[in-house]
Amino acid sequence: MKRVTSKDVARVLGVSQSTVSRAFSADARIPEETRRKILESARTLGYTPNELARGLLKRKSNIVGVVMADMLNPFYPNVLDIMSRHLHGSGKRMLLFSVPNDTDVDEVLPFLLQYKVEGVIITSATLSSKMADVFRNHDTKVVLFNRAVYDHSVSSVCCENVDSSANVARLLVRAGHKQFAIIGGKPDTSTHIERSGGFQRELRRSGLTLLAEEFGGNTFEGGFRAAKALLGAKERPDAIFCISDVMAMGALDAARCELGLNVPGDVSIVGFDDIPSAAWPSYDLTTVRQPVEAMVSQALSILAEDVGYGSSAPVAVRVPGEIVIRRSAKLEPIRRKAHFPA
Amino acid sequence: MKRVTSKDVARVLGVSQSTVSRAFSADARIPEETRRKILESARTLGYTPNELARGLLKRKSNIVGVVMADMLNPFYPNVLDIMSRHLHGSGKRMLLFSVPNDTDVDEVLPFLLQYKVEGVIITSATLSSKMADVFRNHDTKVVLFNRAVYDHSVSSVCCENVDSSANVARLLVRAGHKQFAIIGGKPDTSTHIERSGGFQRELRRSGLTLLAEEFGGNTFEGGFRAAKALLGAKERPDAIFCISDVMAMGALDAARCELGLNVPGDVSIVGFDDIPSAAWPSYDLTTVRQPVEAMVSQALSILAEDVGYGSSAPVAVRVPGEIVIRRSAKLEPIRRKAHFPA
DNA sequence: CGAGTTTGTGCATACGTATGCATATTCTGG
DNA sequence: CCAGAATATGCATACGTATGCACAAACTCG
Repeated sequence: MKRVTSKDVARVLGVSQSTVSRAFSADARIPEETRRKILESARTLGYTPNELARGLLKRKSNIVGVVMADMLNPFYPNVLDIMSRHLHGSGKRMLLFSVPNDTDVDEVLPFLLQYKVEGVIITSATLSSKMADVFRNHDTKVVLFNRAVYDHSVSSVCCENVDSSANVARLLVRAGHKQFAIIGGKPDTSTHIERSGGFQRELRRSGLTLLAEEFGGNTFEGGFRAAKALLGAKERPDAIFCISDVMAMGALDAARCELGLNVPGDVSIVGFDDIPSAAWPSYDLTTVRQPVEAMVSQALSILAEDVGYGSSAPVAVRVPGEIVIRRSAKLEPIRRKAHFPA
Repeated sequence: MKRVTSKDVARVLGVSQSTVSRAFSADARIPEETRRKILESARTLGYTPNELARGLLKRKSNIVGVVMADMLNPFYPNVLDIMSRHLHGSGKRMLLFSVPNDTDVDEVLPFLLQYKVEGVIITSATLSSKMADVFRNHDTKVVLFNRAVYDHSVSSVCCENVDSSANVARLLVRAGHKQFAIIGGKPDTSTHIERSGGFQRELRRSGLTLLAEEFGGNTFEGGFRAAKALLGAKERPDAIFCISDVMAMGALDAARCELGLNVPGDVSIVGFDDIPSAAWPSYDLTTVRQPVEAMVSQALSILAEDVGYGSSAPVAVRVPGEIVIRRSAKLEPIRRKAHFPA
């Protein structure tokens, strides 16, 4: 079958191609009546504007590139879903790249430039400053999601990691815990540094100190192993703060199923993210909820240049997190109960 | 900054734009030496071919559209990840749409045509036969993933739902279960019909019959509620087959945490999918593993026209599933407890 | 009723690339 | 050394759309 173009529609109605084109652009001066006829005729002919041609001419596809470096972390499906909806709602499409956790994101970024994307969102990863320059030269905005860099080379949207984590520590301390451990993700990531740092800062304020820190790479198995190591040691922590929920759930299972401990009786476990399974009765995980909707909105605003007032200077947005108290941690003073189903 | 095009590269090297273009196409007759120089110069200038222009000319972007109707089901992140890798491996890009579970997929499909996608993969949803025609007219292939239609209007790739489910039933029957229940997804979906049907077929073969069927919409909460209803009834099932793992996990938590039952002591629970969390110690779910890698390969083969031998007739591919035995179901013949001699 | 304004439409061109055709160059073998 | 083949490259054009410009028609108002 032959494809149908704006010229075909034009010929059928005896108008020019320009007129057809204008009927599809909202802000063109064209009488409603004509537009109606054109749109109707277009529909019966099965015509839809070719986005490739449009993009070529305007030098912008209305595509936003999304690079996910940790799709298997249960935190991200929700993020992706919300991003997809938001984008679609504002007439944009999403070009998605899922890359292995330890890949160099730089390698896939050039592909995005080839499609003249309007912007790029990178989750759980960073890009080299060289690549940041490349994007700046193509004036294509980049936003890091749930990750930050401190040299102001790119924008980022994150949860208030430091304060949220400090709050977790405060609650744990107040409840009388004495021996604190952290299960981190990956050592050199902003997420880890901030959450671990915030937690420890608060410990120091209370004159306490960290017993041990393990790394679980943000996987269930990693959290499981880390907890097993921590809880099997001579000096056992009575509170473990996990930098992400998947690890917290692994830790919980290690404590209960592997070591026969009682949670939170023997050890309190707190996570970060509030992924859906954190609310499942078997886990009932106390955690810090990341405000995904708000974070996505912010990220898209940055791309849309609503933020920063035209200055293309990178911004670092922080959205406050919220502690969700369930039953994986002993938190005496505010023994509020939010269990499943609500 | 001004964008750099093939003409710019051409000018720098004193060759024509055509030559530059040919350097980027693998099958063009051009001496290696020239190509090398051009590619090098392109790299220093920061030139990459504009895919929009290329697509416009060839009438094909090398983009594959993916529509996910149930992203929040933990089965899909893995699918998406694997798809993304496979596509990227064969030089294709992915345009992703995540739509609400009950949306009409038809509405987003036209957007894909606008980008002249090479093909479309739809997961957990169907398209109207009218829309199937539209795609056929644009000769753009569509493949349903984990869903099928029976009128041969579109290709599909699924697990061997019927046989796998029958096998589950056989194992449960052999182990001595008597009272069977099913927690289904959504009534009119192929996935539900086939899995529920296969299970019941095997029951009938053994002269048994289904006690009850509930629907959980493939969510944890749905499975939770369904199991609560089933297990709270006068006649309680001793085996529940859940059409998907998320629901099985909900059912498990309902049985244990809500009703205080022992799994598999009081009731055996079997799922379908083998999502990552099925292996978590707290659940340890016996389930049917869907061979995602193989399914994705098949789907992409269909799009690439490797399957079907040039005939563009839709094909229905079925990939065998594999039962993964864990501990949420009693699958050894039940040793009846010997009564004390009278 | 006419000068000026508004409104509607067409013409022509540009976006950046791929490719058929023509031409120039090198190579082959007799 | 030459005819013909093979190789390398340039020219010109097409892909489908958006838009500046020009122009025609309709309208405004004094």
